[in-house]
Amino acid sequence: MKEQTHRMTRQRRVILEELREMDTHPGAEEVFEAVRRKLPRISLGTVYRNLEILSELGEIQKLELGGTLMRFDSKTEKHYHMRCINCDRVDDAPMGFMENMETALRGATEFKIMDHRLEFLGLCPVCMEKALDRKTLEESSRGAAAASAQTPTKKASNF
Amino acid sequence: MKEQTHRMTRQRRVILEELREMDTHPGAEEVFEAVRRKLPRISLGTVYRNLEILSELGEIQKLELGGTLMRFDSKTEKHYHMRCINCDRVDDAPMGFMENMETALRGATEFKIMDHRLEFLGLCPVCMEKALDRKTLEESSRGAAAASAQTPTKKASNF
DNA sequence: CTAACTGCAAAAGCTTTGCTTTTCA
DNA sequence: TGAAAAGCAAAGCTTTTGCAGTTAG
Repeated sequence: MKEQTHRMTRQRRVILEELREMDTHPGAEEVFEAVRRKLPRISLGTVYRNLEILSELGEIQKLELGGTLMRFDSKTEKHYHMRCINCDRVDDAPMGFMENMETALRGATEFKIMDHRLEFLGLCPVCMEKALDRKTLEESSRGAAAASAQTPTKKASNF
Repeated sequence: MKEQTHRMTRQRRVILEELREMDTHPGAEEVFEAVRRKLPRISLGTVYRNLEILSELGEIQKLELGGTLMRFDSKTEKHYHMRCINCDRVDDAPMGFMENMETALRGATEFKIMDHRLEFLGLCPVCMEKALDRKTLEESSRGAAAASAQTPTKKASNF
């Protein structure tokens, strides 16, 4: 097992710099777009490779949140996130990391628990605003009716 | 907004039945393989469409865990999971759902929080066993050395 | 100098979709 | 009988990979 050595290429440096200016928890494509403004010839593959290496080095964090995308965070401390179910915006959750969360499982499972992830889901302020507008509109034009929906509860099914 | 009506086709019924017999939190492909034994002519697209519909109906749950795969669960109550970082096995976490988790954010964010997901990461019993065997072997043949690794902490970097 | 890295393009893995035919109610 | 669903195959989206040329140290 040989010690892996890494070089600080222009690409790697700019990727790190750009990511540190973003607080949006961007996916690779979004990082690519940002970096491309500085290094027009960079390729998406390079961005992926570097994000991977930087996260192995602990310089950034790879976030496995819900949704279809891998996201990246220049903030390296463990913390939780809130994701908008409508627009996919991700913010940090204003809540401390719970170091003792895993102790609840100690003795209750044969798994060796080493980490945990907590993600809150809901509507961001912008989407909530829109939702309210729509609802108000519906209610004033027509009686209640379709105002509910969206409950994650079991719908009436015909079988 | 017209009320959506669904039919109970042979395919949909067998998908639901098979999923109810699995406790492995399978992905679509795995459900497909199981159902195929009963209905050899079913297509993967049909499995995807039905898993989607069944989860909209609340008959099953779609699980957005880490990893690259969408997983499905016939258990419809909210609960948490533990995932093996080595083999990707997923078990239910032996721990009750914390209804009050979201209250910690009340007043602290402008998001309207509606749900949350908690996932534990670690080694399943099988992979832990293997890891121990390997470690023992290494330590007896060669001195410590590469025994550590794996810490999610920042590695020494050369820049 | 040379191992690490880049750009490019092709491929891979999972999921969705368009279209024609079949089937449930 | 007609709306919903199936089968099949193509496309879509994100991520990974092979390779030939480039570069940091």
